[in-house]
Amino acid sequence: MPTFSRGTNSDDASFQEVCMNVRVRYAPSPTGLQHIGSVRTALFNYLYARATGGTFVLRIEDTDRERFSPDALDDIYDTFRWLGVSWDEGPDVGGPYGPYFQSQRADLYRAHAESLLSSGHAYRCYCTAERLADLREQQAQKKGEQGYDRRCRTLSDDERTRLENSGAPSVIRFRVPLEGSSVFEDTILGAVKRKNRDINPDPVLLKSDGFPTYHLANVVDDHLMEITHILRAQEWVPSASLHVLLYEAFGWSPPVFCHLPMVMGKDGKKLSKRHGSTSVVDFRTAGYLSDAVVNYIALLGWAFDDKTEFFTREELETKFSIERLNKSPAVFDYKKLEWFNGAYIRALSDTELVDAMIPFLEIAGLVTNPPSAEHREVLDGVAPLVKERLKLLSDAPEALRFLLSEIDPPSLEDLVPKKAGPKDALVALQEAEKLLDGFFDRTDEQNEERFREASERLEMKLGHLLMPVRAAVTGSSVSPPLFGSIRLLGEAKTRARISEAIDRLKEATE
RNA sequence: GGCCCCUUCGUCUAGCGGUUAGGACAGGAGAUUCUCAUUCUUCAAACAGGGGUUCGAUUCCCCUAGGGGCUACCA
Repeated sequence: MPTFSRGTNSDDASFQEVCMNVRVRYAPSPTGLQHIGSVRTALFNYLYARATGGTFVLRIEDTDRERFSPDALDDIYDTFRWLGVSWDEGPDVGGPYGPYFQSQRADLYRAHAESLLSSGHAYRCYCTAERLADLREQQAQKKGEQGYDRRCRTLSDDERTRLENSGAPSVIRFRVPLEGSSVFEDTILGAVKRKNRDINPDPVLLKSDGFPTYHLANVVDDHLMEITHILRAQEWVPSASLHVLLYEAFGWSPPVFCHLPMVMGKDGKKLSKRHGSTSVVDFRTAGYLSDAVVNYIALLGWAFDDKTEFFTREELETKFSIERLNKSPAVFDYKKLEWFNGAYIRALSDTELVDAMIPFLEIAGLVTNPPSAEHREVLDGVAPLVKERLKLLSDAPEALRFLLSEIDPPSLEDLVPKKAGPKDALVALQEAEKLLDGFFDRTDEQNEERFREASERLEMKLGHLLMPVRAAVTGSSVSPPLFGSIRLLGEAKTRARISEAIDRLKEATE
């Protein structure tokens, strides 16, 4: 019979409240890519630890050996490195409560499960997967009682030894009390009460492969790791009652529960792939800044006051509090995230923006990484011009293509302004050719003045004079400011593109 | 089906008995502007319904409705 020492921390509630050192954890299971919803849970745990001067623990819940994936583990590290969220204890950094991989703690869970066996709080179950499947099927048709029928709960000693001797594989199930109810006080939800007979009937604690289920592992680890607050999504509320019973059975006092509102999709259902991107890498490759993502998801279920919406990571780390957490679910608004991202891009310095854009330009095949000196100069010059035009970093290739590679000839539609004819466009381009003389010796303001004068002289709107030039030079009717763009493109390319456009217009008008 | 949780503009939210119910995103209109953006101004938009408690309910309680979650040898 193992002894379960728990370090120095007393179980005295008042003692805990007065000088409790906050210890929180994020416990992902490496079975897939980090989901934006779970990451918000992680962030809240992290922020709570920082705000209280507590400790943030990363624990890998890899007890499902069938779904485990090493890629998913890498994704956990990558995701939080990108987000700038770090942990004080975890598999990679170590700590006094390790190991932090649950798969390396199997003996611990087994010992604890067995202690429950001998204290009568648990029992061995020999039901086969087939029987359980049949049972489920029958129950689905009758739509009455759900879950395990507790057959092995009342096995006689004879039957038990017979099954044991036959070598039949078994699991250990928790003996949920049939009577009474369990209550826990949730920081966000208040008192949550549940009759014991409504709790999942005798859930499996230890699987037949010797690994624990979530219920056992998380209770044992949270206790052994001296976790003081459990911040997790509200989908866990139903099983929290079970966990409370487990703590009782072990003779431990449970941590403070704090069930966070869920993150939903537009249709009000749990956020999933059909709503759009949900894994954090998706947001990263879609061109979001990690600061924007962190800022936005921090506001999903939490608000500091009635007006502040921009928070640096440092501000979040001091201002976050459980008291200001919301209880109702939040819909993930991609539009608002995009707005945040645009705002964060605008707040970048020119060189920061260039550095942020380079990977996206590289993927598009427009620059090397690092870029050539020539490209770097162009990028530095164009940064201030595109900064307020980008919502996503992935918009950069399209916006900058005309500066970094050859362009497809613009369509006649783009070349000829609305409410104008091809002849007008031709006139505009020919005029522009003339105005290009000395262009690079003048400032943008001076050039603009010259174009203005020309448009008056030609009795043409300035826009009608500039649009054909814009289309000819950038290949699009949408571009950064024209004069700055021409300056960055250089005289030779600008002239070549304009004269090419003139030729095409001439063909079209003949 | 059973159990649990939730309910302020379309969305994120402020509000913690007495407010013209505030802000932001999105949307509409306008101004600025070489396109697109940015920026600015402005408009529209909410307390789910019904009972209580109270001098007074968005706020406290109950019911109803609606929504969501859970109901695995997954977490």
